[in-house]
Amino acid sequence: MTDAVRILDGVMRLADLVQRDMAEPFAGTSLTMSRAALLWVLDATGPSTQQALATAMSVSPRNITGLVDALEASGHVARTPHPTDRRATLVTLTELGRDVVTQMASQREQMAADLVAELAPPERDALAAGLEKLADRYEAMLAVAREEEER
Amino acid sequence: MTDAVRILDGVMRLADLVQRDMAEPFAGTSLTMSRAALLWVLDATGPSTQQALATAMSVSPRNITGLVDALEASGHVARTPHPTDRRATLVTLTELGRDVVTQMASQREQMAADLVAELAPPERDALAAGLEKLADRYEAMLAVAREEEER
DNA sequence: TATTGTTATACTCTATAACTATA
DNA sequence: TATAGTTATAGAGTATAACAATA
Repeated sequence: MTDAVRILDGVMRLADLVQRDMAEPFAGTSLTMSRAALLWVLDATGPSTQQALATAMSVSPRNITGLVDALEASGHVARTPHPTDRRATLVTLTELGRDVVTQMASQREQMAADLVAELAPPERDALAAGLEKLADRYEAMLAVAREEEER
Repeated sequence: MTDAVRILDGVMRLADLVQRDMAEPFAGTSLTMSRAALLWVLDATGPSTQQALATAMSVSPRNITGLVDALEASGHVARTPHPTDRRATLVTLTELGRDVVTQMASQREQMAADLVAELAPPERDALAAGLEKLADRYEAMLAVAREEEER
C-alpha cells in the first residue's frame, strides 16, 4: 500500500471513529449530527437566512426547512422575520441553542486533547499543518474541477 | 486554536471533502456510498453471511437486508445458500460487483495520489504514520470506554 | 423576472421489535 | 434455547419540482 493510500485510509477511518463518538451524546435527545451541525454553523455566522444556511452547509434549502423545523420544536433556534426582506426569515440561536454549542465546543476540545495525548508537540504541529495543507489543496482541486464541468 | 483541535478539524474537513468526491461517480447510478461500502467489505472478506457483514460494517442485520436487496436487484451481488447452515445465506460478488470494486480501488489510488501530490515522500510517511497512530489509539480508547459502560 | 421558503413527493439509511425457519 | 434473516414500523437526511409571497 502506498503512503498516499495510507493517508487517505487513515483520514477516513479516523473520521468515522470520531463521527460515531460525537454522535453518542445525542442519543436519547432530539439532537442529531445534522441538526447539531446547523447549530454550529449558526453560532459561527450569527443570525442567518435559510438560504445562507443552505449554502454554508452545501445542502438544499428544503433540507434546511426540515432541520430548522425540528430545532425550532426542540427550542434550540427561533425563526424571526427578516428586518428588510419579507420573503426571508432569520434563524437565530436561543439560549438553549447557545448552551448546546458551548457544550459541543468543550467536548470537541476534550476529544481533540484525548486524541493527540500521545503525540509530542512538534509532531502535533506537523500533523496539523499537513492536514490543513491537504484540505486546502483538495478544496482548490474540487473548485477547479467544478468550474471545468460548467464549461 | 490548539494543535489538537486543528488536527481534529483537519481530519473532519478532509474526510467531508473526500466523501463528497467519492460519492460523485455514483450519481445517476443505483450505487450509493453505503452500498459501495458493502461491496468493498465483501471483496475484502470474500463470500459472507449477512450477520458477518452487519458486524463488519457496525450496522444492524436489518440494514444489511436492505442493502443486499438493492445490490442484488442491480446485479452487483448474489445470494446463495449457505453450504452447511440452512438459516444463513452467503452473499457473493458477481462479476459486475467485482468490476465495480476494481474501479473503486483504482479511483481511490488516483484520488490518494492527487491528494498528496505536493507532499515530499518523507512528509507522506510521517503523516500516514501519525494518522494510523491516532486511529489505533482512538479505537483502543473507544473499546475501553465501551467495556467500562458494560460494567 | 428572480428569489425565499414551503408543500408535495420520493428515495435512502438507519434502528427496534416481532416472527419464521433452522440450529 | 439461540441464531439468521425477514416483515412491520418508524424516524431522519436528502433531493427535485411546483407554488405562493415578495423583491
